Amino acid sequence: MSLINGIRENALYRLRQHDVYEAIADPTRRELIHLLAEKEESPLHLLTSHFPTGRTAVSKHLAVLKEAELVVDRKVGRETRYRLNPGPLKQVQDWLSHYENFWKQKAAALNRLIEEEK
Amino acid sequence: MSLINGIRENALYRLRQHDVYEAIADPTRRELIHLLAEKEESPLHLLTSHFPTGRTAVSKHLAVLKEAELVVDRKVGRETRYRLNPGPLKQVQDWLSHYENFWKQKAAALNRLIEEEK
DNA sequence: TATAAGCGACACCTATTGGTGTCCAATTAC
DNA sequence: GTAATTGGACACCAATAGGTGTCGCTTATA
Repeated sequence: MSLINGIRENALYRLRQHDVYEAIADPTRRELIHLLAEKEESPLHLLTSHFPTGRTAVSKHLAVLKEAELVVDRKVGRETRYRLNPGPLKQVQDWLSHYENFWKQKAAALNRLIEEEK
Repeated sequence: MSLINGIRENALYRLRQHDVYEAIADPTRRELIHLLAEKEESPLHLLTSHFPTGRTAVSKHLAVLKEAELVVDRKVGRETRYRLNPGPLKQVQDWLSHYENFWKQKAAALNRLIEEEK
């Protein structure tokens, strides 16, 4: 194991390849998406203030979102500002559309039952 | 700690409260949803045959799906048959619809740029 | 009536997750 | 020029996730 690898064995360097599905699995990350949808652009410390957890935790969540390309960041002075990039969410919507008909059929069947009940 | 608690400290009894978002975060579980959408009803051993992992692992994934009410099971003879209940997926679709406009706007803006380019 | 199939209920293991606190560098404010 | 703000990069921790193998019960089958 090289020195570089030794140093880089821990923490954020070792971020797994996160996909969109895992990114939106966490409620904190969904809330971050919600916040960024309203604010257009927001620095880390401001985002952190909306959660009970510390800065490091929020920063990690944003790293996961960034890895899923749901978020873009840029440095402005000492701040790191985050912006929402909702594009990848389309992938989830497309996947869901395969099953949309299923629950619509179920709802329709239920309505028929209610009609017959009268 | 009571005896009952002692016995029930491990494994499946201690399943966390999973929501729909966490249920669809795992690729194996999404594949299970896909399989059940086609097959209408399928016993555990048949579902297991589609994955490289063992029965216990697939059973656990199905337990997570069941906890999220995405799946319903019934015992038939010695088999446990699973059926898809796609209803809860609507929750995800509703959540996504809030951000649909965002990426449509982005796409529209991109199209305008391409038009101007000509 | 043995024997095999199907599965639940564990115990157990390793890697990942989601959180913390600390240190330090850079930028901004007083 | 000194102090405060912002945040990256760790090290560290407990709990959870996703997998295994084994035991034993029930149901089907030769």
